[in-house]
Amino acid sequence: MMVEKKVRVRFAPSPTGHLHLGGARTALFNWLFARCTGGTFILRIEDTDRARSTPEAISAIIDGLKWLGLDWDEGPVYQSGRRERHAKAAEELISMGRAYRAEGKLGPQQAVIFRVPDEKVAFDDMVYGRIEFDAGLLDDLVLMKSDGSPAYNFACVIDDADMGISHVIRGEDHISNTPKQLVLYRALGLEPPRLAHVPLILGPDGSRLSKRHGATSLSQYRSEGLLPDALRNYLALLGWSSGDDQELFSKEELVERFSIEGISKKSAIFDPEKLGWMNSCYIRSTSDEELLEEALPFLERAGFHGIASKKGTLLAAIGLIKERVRSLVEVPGAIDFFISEELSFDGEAVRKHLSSPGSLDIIQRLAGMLQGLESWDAGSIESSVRTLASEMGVKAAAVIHPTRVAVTGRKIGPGLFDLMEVLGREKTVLRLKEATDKFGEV
RNA sequence: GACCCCAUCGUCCAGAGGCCUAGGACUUCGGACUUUCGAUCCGACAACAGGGGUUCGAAUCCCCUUGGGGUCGCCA
Repeated sequence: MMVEKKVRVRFAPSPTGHLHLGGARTALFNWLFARCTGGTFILRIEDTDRARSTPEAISAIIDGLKWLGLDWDEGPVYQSGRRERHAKAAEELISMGRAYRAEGKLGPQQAVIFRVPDEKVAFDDMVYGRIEFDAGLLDDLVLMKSDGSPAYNFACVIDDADMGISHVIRGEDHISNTPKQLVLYRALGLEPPRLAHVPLILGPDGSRLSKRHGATSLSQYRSEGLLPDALRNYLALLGWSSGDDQELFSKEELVERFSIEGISKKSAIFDPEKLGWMNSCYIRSTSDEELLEEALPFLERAGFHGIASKKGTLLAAIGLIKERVRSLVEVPGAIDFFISEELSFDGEAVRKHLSSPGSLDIIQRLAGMLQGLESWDAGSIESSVRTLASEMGVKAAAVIHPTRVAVTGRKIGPGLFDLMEVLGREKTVLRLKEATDKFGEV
């Protein structure tokens, strides 16, 4: 094998908005490539457009990367801090006769424009293969704008070269920028990095993913209750494949299995449905402790405060509901009856299971039995229920359904006996009695 | 319009000339299990854009057509 240059890659977003899915995936691929080659991953903030760059956007990028678990080894490097370097490089090109000054359109200064040579440029893209362009078709290129800031293609070339970037992994929308950058590398006598363009992420209608397709920012997915592991996994699979049928990859497995050869050339349509499924897989396989940790902000947002003292109940409750929620936002609604004092009843559930004198009689009797139960565990509770059913000559379901509604307020939820065990004898019996009173006299 | 890229089930991927009567996953629809929901397990529906080549043989290679996407900013 050839001795390759040490891998140095970078993620270079412009802080002009939120960190969107496409950017996150580009970051992920760069990070994976660095990690699987023992290379260096650098974060560079392309904030040359001072008017549109915001501190909020910068922290959104940083928070987003951290949340996804993508740590960087160098940076953040702020492009705005390298202005002198850019200006100097532009001067050099002028003195070489490769660039000229022109009347400014933005500010009082003169812009520096690169005289694009009439030549052919070609490169071997690691994803798309050989791509050729006729640079003669290109217009002259702005290097320095008349407000004194460097133009994107120029700053990008100078910075990548200065930072010793070995591989540029970026979105396919940059393919058409590549010839512009290549002629600059050539004019500066620099060797360009290896290039790998990754296919775009499209919305359901096949056009580039954008706001009108709904949630596109990382922070939105975070607040919608996605686990970072799930989103990372899903994003990795959008445009990359390990080659076999495996779909669930831990971060470590991803690093182990990742390769640029596995990146597809075809742009991929983002499917929230599958993301949701994947999230449910991760929720199920996360430990109760960790899941509670992740769900805490959602519980607080839903109005559950001061619940730290109920940790034991919460953990047990989480364990019971985690296989029936797809996202963290569903957690509060799924466990509220465990922790709130006041039960809210689903009208239809009551109508269906608690409106007959028979069912009220049943739960009243059950309350009595449960009160005297020697051991409070799911198994004992179940035998009580089944015993009561056979004594009364009814099906177990005739006891179970009214009981569930009396105890939880609704007709769906975790297994009744488990749920009652977690809820505790006191609350369970109380709720059975309360329901008898509440719905008994109408 | 010019330039560039892409093209397998509705969607994400597998398939790198014979293993393909095209495989997996999501979704949908059946069924099983079950106290409900869910989970799980079984099963079903569903694709090589079209046309020419090359070859004994093509989803895989080449060309054309069609379709889709991207870029054409002193935005990045």
